[in-house]
Amino acid sequence: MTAGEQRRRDAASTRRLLLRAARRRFAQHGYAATTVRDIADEAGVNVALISRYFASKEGLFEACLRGVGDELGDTVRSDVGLDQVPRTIARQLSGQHAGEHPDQLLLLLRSSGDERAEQIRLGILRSFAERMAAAAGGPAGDDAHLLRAQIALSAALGLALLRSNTTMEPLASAREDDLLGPIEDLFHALLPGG
Amino acid sequence: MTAGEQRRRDAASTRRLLLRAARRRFAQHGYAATTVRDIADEAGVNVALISRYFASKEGLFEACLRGVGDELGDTVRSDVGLDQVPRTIARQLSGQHAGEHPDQLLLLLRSSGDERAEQIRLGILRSFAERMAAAAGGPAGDDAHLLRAQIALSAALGLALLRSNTTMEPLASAREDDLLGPIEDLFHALLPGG
DNA sequence: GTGCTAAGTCAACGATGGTTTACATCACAT
DNA sequence: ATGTGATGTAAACCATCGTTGACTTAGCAC
Repeated sequence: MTAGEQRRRDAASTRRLLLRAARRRFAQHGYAATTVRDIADEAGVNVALISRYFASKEGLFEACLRGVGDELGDTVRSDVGLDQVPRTIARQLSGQHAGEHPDQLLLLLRSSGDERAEQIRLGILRSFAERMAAAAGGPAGDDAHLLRAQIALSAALGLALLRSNTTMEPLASAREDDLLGPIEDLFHALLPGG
Repeated sequence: MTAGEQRRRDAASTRRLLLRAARRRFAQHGYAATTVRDIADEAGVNVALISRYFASKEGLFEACLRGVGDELGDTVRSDVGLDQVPRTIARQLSGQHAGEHPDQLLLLLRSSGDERAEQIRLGILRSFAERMAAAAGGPAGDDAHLLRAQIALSAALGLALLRSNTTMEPLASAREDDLLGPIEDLFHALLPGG
């Protein structure tokens, strides 16, 4: 088969389709408000395949979180300087660069109530905040700086949520350029190295 | 009946009980993840009374939002100075002063999908941000300052969500005193009058 | 006390949720 | 070409959801 074509039956491809649809719906509407049939329809796939490939709705959600964790690990590791973080976040929020990895931040705010999923989510958030604190030059193990990094992270996530969630202008239709300045100010104020 | 006693049948009282339980559960777990039976049980009240007093689960949610809107109107109106806002928010987040009006901020992040409820929620958020922008001395109608006020609001709400949602330390068990400094920095950086 | 209405209870309804089961069909090795 | 396991489909299952209607009981006027 040539490059663009797809086999009509391809487990890996279906898995990807389900993951993409699930992440989008979980991120946008939350775990409880999202139906497995919603996800399957959006993916153009039969509902029963969710159980087959991910065991359960919870399993699919965990897989989404793991996906975000992996992508986020790559993203932030390459951000050696703290200066880059605000721009990265502004870009992520604006949805410009999000074609590749959309809804990353949003998903980190979504709770399913499941123990294992919460562990994964918490792990991602913690390591994210720790890397920010480290990049800011705060001494490792310094609670005050870590707290500030976590607050900065909370701010970014809150921003993501309100932008996706409300039509509050001018916030809702602000572009990357509009967001960058305030976000930089926010990070500079919270983190020493910023 | 003496002071502390209650009648066993008191419509106004049961309405209050339902509102209190509903606000807590909606705020903590979101709209979709909250069951009318959960609310009724926590309120110690029969499920059917939700339909009687609030017509529907949606109606109860709207009533919760309206309640928060009223309380928040009073709270922020008396905050003549912007300096007071960070302290008020820190206190609200810490749950100290929240005995009276708990879960106010959190509920503003919860979406039910219902049109009318979303209108109410958006209205509260907008007027909140506008008052903050005004208190910061930004000229009325200035989009840049309003945007920054909305970003500050998003930050506060994100903080509320992560604190109620995760066990990420040291954020999760930070006290009002620990939060106040960073929040002040955040507001000062975002708003001109701060 | 007696009756009447407001307040609360109980059980069921239809709808929808996640999941499973039995079956059909495709892809590939032989 | 053909059999076999992987992949996808269709339908149903059972629990739970929000909601409703018929019934009981408390509170209060008279």
